[in-house]
Amino acid sequence: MEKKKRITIAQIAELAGVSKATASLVLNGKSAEYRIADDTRKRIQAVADECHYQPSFHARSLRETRSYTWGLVIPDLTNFGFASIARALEAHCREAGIQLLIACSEDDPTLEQRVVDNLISRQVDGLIVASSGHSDDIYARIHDRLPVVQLDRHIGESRLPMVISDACKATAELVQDMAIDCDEEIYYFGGLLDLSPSRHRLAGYELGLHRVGFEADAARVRHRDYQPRSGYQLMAELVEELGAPPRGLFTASFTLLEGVLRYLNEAGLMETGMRLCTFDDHDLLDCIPMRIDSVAQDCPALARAAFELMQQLIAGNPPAQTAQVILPRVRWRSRR
Amino acid sequence: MEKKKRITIAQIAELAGVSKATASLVLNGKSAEYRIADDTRKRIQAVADECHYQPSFHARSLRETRSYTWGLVIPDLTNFGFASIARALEAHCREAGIQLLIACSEDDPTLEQRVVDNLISRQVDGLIVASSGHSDDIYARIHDRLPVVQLDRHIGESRLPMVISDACKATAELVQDMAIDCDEEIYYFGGLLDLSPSRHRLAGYELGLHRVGFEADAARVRHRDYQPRSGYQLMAELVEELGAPPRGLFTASFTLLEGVLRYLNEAGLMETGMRLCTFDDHDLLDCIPMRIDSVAQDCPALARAAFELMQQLIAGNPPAQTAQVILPRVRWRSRR
DNA sequence: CTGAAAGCGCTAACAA
DNA sequence: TTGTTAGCGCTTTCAG
Repeated sequence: MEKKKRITIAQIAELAGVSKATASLVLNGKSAEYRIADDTRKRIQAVADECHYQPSFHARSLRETRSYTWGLVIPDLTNFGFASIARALEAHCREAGIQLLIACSEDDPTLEQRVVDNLISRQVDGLIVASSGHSDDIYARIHDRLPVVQLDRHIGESRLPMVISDACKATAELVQDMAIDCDEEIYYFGGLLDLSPSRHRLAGYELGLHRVGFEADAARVRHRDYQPRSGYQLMAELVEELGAPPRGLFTASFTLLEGVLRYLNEAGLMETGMRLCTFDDHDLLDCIPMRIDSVAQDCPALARAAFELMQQLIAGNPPAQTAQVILPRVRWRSRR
Repeated sequence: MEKKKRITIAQIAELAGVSKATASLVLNGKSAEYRIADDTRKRIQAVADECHYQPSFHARSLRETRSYTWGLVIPDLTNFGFASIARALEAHCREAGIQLLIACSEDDPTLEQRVVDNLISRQVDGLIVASSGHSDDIYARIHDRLPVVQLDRHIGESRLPMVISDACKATAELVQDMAIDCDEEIYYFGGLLDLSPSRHRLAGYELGLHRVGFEADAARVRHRDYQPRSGYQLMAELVEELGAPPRGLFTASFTLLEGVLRYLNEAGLMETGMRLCTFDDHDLLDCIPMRIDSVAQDCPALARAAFELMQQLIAGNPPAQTAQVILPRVRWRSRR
């Protein structure tokens, strides 16, 4: 299989009868600035078009300090929320002539470290990360080499710039509403408490109960991980324990909800009048008989905020505030 | 914001007291081949680790002809199937030290052209494409510069290498089974017939009916696009027309099914005993009371096949067969 | 076994 | 107004 070779700026220059430098200036739109003669400019342009000249990004990136490439690290592309964010971010980057490198960490800090190293050796201009790690050491260290934006999740007391959803507020609103039907019998299934969103969601649950005069009962709050399997098991155990589904249940993620639904479906318990609410939204919730209210993160807004924040950082402007908080929206289905 | 500079191989060499060449050899695992002294090797390795040395891909790519970067063009990252494929492909690439550039075409041929151009100017070593275009002109032209693999969808009579699902066979199997309950009253909702998967799925529908002695009735076959909205509309129109849901319906994509379900749900028609089957699978189908059989594409296998095919092509080996066909699996839920 | 040197394609001083 | 030149960081002959 014979592959054609790439056309270089030297060839263009040769064909146009000028030097590489002149060709470079013209092809980078600096002809005005350097007062290149009009017909030289046109000649070079014509030759370049003719040959379908495409500059080598690698050569350019090597020479300049920028690579016009950003890295995005997310746990999982098949997670609808992260996929939505990735899609929106990719579109912004495309518009701006930036290439987004999407890498998955599979929620594994070791793998995350590896993909981050890889992205750095690819000389990304910036890194947007939804981290699964417990420490921001690596990012703090990286941050003085290149800008890092924490997305959706942030680590501990990290002072790195971040874009997150205000999970607490919307969750509280929803839980507060649940209490009307369920009194204080509202269970909470959560994922790894190490992750910041988990803490905010739980805080929202507690706040919601508090607002209507109840206190969260530790026996009703159950954490495992965010796998659907965990939702299934938690629900199975709970039903076993109570002899029936509880009056109310809030799941802290869509994946957990998925497991809960699978259990209810298999056990024939879909119609017991339990009030089921969840963090994270999916259009499919409109397609099932159970009326599940959800907290819908504003993925396009998260993506846009992260994009703009990163642009600022790369331009060398310190961010106005280190944390940017995006408001999610409650999607009411129980009231329709 | 002060950014530290990158560590180069020259600095490593200097610190280890050797030349760049020796350092390069060692760091690329060629110390055995070039019989580098054992303690020199260790010394270099130690220094490199100490400094967290990371080679510059741009420099390397410029020097070699390869960039260790592949492009993947898909219509939409939030489509579960494509996301699954992208995830699996990304994992393979990561293992192999290859960076995958994921770009979305949003099912728009013009945009597709643009993202492809972009990927080429990034000097990808190969291009894996689920094209929305009607013509393979651009890819045929590209293919003599770099390998192109068509994924999931192929264009017309294109002779480019491809990896696709055998949609026809599994669809026929499912439709054949539907006929037991529904006789010939099986409707078909499809998307754009321009796309090759649409044709194969329709062919499967026809084949399935044919096998049990029925012929497809054009009045029962309805095409629009793959948006959920279209599924909703088609279903609304059909129910209007028949005064009730049909005995059987096959939707050619998950998105169409989504629209159908939304309609049924809103209209309170989820429990009419209609037999509903679909192409494409989603775990959520296990979580709803309706028992929907589905054709599940084998995304990991598609990804693996595309990966291996591309590796072959890049290595310069012509593929054994231009088309690789992956068998999907029927997931029976009606029989549980 | 190791070092010196060339050059991948490009940009940006500095000369002319 | 344009050309010359010096690298960016790396790999890879080719000499020693």
